[in-house]
Amino acid sequence: MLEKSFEPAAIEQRWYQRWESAGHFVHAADKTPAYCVQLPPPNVTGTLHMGHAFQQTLMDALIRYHRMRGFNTNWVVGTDHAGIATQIVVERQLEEQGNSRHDLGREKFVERVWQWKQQSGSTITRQMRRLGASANWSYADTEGQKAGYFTMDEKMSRAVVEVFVRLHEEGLIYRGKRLVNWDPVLGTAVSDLEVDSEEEDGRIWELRYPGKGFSLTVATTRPETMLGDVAVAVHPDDARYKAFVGQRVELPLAGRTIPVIADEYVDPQFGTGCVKITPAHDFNDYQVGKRHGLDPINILRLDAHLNDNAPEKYRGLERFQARKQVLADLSAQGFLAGEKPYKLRVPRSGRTGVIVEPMLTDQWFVRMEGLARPALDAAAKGELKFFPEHWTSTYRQWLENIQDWCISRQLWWGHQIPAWYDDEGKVYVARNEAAAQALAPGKALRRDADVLDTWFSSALVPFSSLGWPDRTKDQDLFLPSSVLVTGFDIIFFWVARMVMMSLHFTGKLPFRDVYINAIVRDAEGEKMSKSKGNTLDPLDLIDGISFEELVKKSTVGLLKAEHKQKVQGYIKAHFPQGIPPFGTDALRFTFASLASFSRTLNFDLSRCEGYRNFCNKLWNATRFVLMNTEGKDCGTDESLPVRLSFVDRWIISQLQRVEAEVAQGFTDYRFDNLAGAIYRFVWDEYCDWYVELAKLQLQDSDEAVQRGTRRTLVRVLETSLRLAHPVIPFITEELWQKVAPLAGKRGDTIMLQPYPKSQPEKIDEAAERDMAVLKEWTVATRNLRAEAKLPPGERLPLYATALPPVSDVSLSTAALKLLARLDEVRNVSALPDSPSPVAVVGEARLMLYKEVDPAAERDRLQKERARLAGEIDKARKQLGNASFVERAPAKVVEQMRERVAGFEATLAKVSAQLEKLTPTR
RNA sequence: GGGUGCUUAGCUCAGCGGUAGAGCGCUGCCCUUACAAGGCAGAUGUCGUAGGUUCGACCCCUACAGCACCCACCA
Repeated sequence: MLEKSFEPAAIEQRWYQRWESAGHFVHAADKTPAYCVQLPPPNVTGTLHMGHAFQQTLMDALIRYHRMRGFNTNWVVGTDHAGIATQIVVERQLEEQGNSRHDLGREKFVERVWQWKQQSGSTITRQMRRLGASANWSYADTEGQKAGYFTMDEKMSRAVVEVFVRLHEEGLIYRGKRLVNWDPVLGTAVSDLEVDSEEEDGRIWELRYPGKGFSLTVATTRPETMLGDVAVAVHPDDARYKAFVGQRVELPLAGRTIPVIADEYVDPQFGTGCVKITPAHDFNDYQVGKRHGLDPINILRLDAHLNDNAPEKYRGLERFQARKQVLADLSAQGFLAGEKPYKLRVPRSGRTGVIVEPMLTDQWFVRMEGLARPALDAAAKGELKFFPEHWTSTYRQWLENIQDWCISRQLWWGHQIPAWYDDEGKVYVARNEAAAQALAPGKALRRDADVLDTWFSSALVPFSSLGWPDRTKDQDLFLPSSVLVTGFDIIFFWVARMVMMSLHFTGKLPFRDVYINAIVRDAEGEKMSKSKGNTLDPLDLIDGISFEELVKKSTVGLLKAEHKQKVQGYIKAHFPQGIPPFGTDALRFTFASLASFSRTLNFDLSRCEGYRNFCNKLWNATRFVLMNTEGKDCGTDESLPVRLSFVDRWIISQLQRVEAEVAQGFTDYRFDNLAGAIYRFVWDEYCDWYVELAKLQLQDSDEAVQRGTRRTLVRVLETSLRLAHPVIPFITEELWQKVAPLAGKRGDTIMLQPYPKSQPEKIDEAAERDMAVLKEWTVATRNLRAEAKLPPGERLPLYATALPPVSDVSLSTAALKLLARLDEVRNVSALPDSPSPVAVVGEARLMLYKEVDPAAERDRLQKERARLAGEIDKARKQLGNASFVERAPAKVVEQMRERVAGFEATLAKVSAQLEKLTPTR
């Protein structure tokens, strides 16, 4: 016997372990068709957040759905070494101990990071298991930790080196001194994508550069860079300055003169029309300098302090101190012409938030243009499809304007670049040191100290995880994978790069479909952020958490007291009771239900609660079925007679429809639709109608009717469980184990049972029509009850001028008696002469015989008459419109006519009743 | 500057060229032998604004407004 209500905690733990240890998540060596999903590898030291939980729910639903449909499923998972992020974490730890990575040295430091990875690396994969993720943990599991691949493990690293060397051989990787985005705190280059520019309040200053007999005023937001100026540029057609082009002006403080040059880049309308040119510290100026053959003067050290190219006074000053000093000196010497507040876009490092400095350094780049073209073609030809489709344009736009990718990072944690230098600085790129040495016999080689951008290895995952560069059968089976589920924020970072790399190295797409999931926000649509306190931990939703605990964990690590206050306030307002335990299934069902094609998903706790209630409903429906079928004849013996009523045939028919809807939902990646379809079928049809009517049929004297009812109860439920399993795996497994035997089925697990398939031949329109009538009569009669405000115990006869027009009248009237709590149904030629409320259903008029207040009833009828008159009027107008009748499809016109006729018939009956109530004058 | 998305019930969102929907919330009645995490019944919308196309527009087109996001080098 089942517990009285659904208690998720116990069943979840048990079933996940059994599934995993039984090897149900493992792919088959050689079986088609294959279905493969690549998990966006989470940061190895990270923890699961709502975005992960959402994504993984969808992936797992897809995987489970296809597994049940007999696909050879392989959910390839792994974790990412997340170069910068992980290095920062460990550096912070060292900092707390008063150490820096430089104190340890590279080797010791990297060792330390590995330790940290081993220690915290399993957190996120453990959490994924709590979500029920049926991931292929043992696949590509080089490190034997049942966590899939690790982007820095031996096998994955081999692919990285191979790709690097090959791209280099093909001339697609090059090294050069370029201006790159530099994070002066981390001391590394970062790619364009890792820089976020936000508009901030700043100032703009005007500086006067004197020439012979004239002076030019330039505007700048970064006055300290003037020490590295090499020219002042004006627009070639600018009449104001034409005369000065070619002359020189004095560069204040620096004791140099610089030329006045003409360049189209200058917008004469903007500012003074004069631009200072600082090639070493500005991307535009760099181009201008190049065009005019001006050598950049770099005035900054890598830590953003001024270097020896600056006048002595400023050397060693930090960049913002230098700014102050330069401004003070310019002002004192009369060269500062103006200063105003100004809104500017400040480029900040995505990791440290520090202002990024354009810095002239030696870096490695990937030439992107040629790689991008095939990636664009694939999307244009529809071989690569985005869901929702509009993301294609985001993808396309970026690829069409792609810049070379700076892949070197001046970090210690990551794939060290496979390049060696001899004493003359000549570079040898090779698969390993010995191979490099072979290229440079007798020379002393030194390995490039840099590591690769984390996204470099991520870009290879779709094929490196399948064993590339070896030729493996898995690449035939699982490449391209079926669908990638990921967030829009990494379309550039990851999606596009995977497509390019995969096409280039394997000739195949990494995946056919890309589902871009919504961003999870809080219930009000606010971004979730630690400082607001509106983040939710998926595990807290599953297990529940007390108010005190929640406050404690949300404020830990917050330094500012005001933040703590704010967070506490938010939690008090939104989770005064903490969070109750909803269980994994409820959380998953919520995610699925909210997964429409909208761009954001506002996670609402009350929705989660609603879907927990749904789980409870399913649980109790099963309880009912078990109570009424266990140990009884459920019709598994096909030789015994079975009679199915229109009610049985109706629910079976509906089942076919919901199965088709769910299948469509999966095809379209409309998880909201499929979840909604399941919800409505289970709750609104099976529980609200079928189970209630089954109660009646189970009392039928005919053994064949009882048998048919039990069989239908059990079979439809058993099928529903399979239908819902991809979304709510735990509860369906638990219940299926109990229900399946009654339906003559057996199995270790529901997850390997065949997925329900809609059988159109079982759609029974006659039964559906009968049921529609029964529902209509029931609702109308219940309405009469509600109007009459009958106490629950009071049962009255229903007077009806006709019997329900269905194939089985006695069943229908019996059903009516049960569902609308009637004493009996009396078929009469005329309703009793009474002011009691009358309902009109089709041809019939229904009345519960009961004394009522005639005035109230008159009121009600008048309202109803007005409504009907309004509808008739509206429809009549349409029909009166000649061009509607002529041009609209005949079917639509006919429908409209029927509509009017129906309304009019009802109106007549309502009017007649009203007549009766109207006091005779 | 370029691009994308959104605007429908109190809230969060579906929706479709032909009778405006769901969940939650709300109101009333009910602890009816699966379920009060429940049952039954009910109320609620000039579908952002203005034009256009159409027999017919919430839906298609145009413009506008507001909100959100992405990309881009304006000193």
